[in-house]
Amino acid sequence: MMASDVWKEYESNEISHSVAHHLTAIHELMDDLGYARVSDVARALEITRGSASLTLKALKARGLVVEDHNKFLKLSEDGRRIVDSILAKRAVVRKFLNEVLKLDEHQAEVDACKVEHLLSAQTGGQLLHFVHFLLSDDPTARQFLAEFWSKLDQNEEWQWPVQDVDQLFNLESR
Amino acid sequence: MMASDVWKEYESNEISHSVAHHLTAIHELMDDLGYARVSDVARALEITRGSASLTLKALKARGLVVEDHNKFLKLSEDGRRIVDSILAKRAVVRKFLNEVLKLDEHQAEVDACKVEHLLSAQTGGQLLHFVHFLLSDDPTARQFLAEFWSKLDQNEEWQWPVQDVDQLFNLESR
DNA sequence: ATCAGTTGTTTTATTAGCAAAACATCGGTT
DNA sequence: AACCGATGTTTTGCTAATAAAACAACTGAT
Repeated sequence: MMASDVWKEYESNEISHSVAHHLTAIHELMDDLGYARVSDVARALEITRGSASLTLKALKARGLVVEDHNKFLKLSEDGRRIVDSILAKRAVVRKFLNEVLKLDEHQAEVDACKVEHLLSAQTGGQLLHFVHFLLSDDPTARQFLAEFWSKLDQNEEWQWPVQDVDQLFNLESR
Repeated sequence: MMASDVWKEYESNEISHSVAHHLTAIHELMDDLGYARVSDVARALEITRGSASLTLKALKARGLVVEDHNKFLKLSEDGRRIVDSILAKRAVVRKFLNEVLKLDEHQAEVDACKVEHLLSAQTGGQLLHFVHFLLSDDPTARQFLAEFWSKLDQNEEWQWPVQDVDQLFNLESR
């Protein structure tokens, strides 16, 4: 069975990686500086002003960014909601990778950044439930994590990529 | 603190989504048909032969795909290793989303497909450890999952995106 | 008032990834 | 031999996202 019908949904993502970071840059600049202009976004993303100008023009046209009477940028209601969902997913994924899977902070940050805009709202929500419970005070969760981490220390023998994950899981097919 | 230094690593990914699926298509075609030509890849991915031809030419140049004396394609040793790591990550993510987070199979498939080529080997490995233990016979894992799922049923009240994930987790900063 | 620096935009070019169309080749039928 | 269908490649064009460079406009200092 070919995954032909699935793999193209990647591009159909309305929020690209680039757009996600233009929007979150505006959000963070508003927090840090109190304002966000084209140049500030360009500096934050380390791209040229010209590139930022073009992308932000498109975002204004899409109604995700609004422009002040004096060229000051702001997120629209829609833009704000998108940024919220992206930052929420990023935070959850980062926390899971770093605090549960014990990946170093940089790795967690990088992988969370790559993935944040791709996860569906459902996936983000379920992952939030999961991580929240997993890191809660619940004794079962505590015990589970403790056991997992102790196993992690012993399990340095696995190599990656594993030759046959399906067999490891007793998966029936792919 | 801007994530300026991190977000650009996205493009620096040596394996793009498109390349990942060209390679895995060859792998699956070899399994299913016993061979893989340009047209077969194009059909599997539902793109034109011309597009597949160009992409595969680049992959031959990169040494990930080799061509038979009669235009039959095969994965090189490098290509094979890349496909293995991608399929392993896809399988683990899909299993986690579907069997742990209880997302429906289609959603799990789509999200796994979007993410598979972006996860680092470290992340993939740790996630494999985690899911393997989580779905094992270990009584602590069993009990943890049972409790999580029972909470899931009660917890239909959460809305997504959550307004303030950081507060939910008592995160200190971002 | 001029000059320098910052800002925003536009134009030109590049790359990845696709489609569409033209073209060439090969294999089997008739 | 002529034709047809499948195959592979190339060319042209498109979109998104970038850089680079030219340009215009505003700001502040002298």
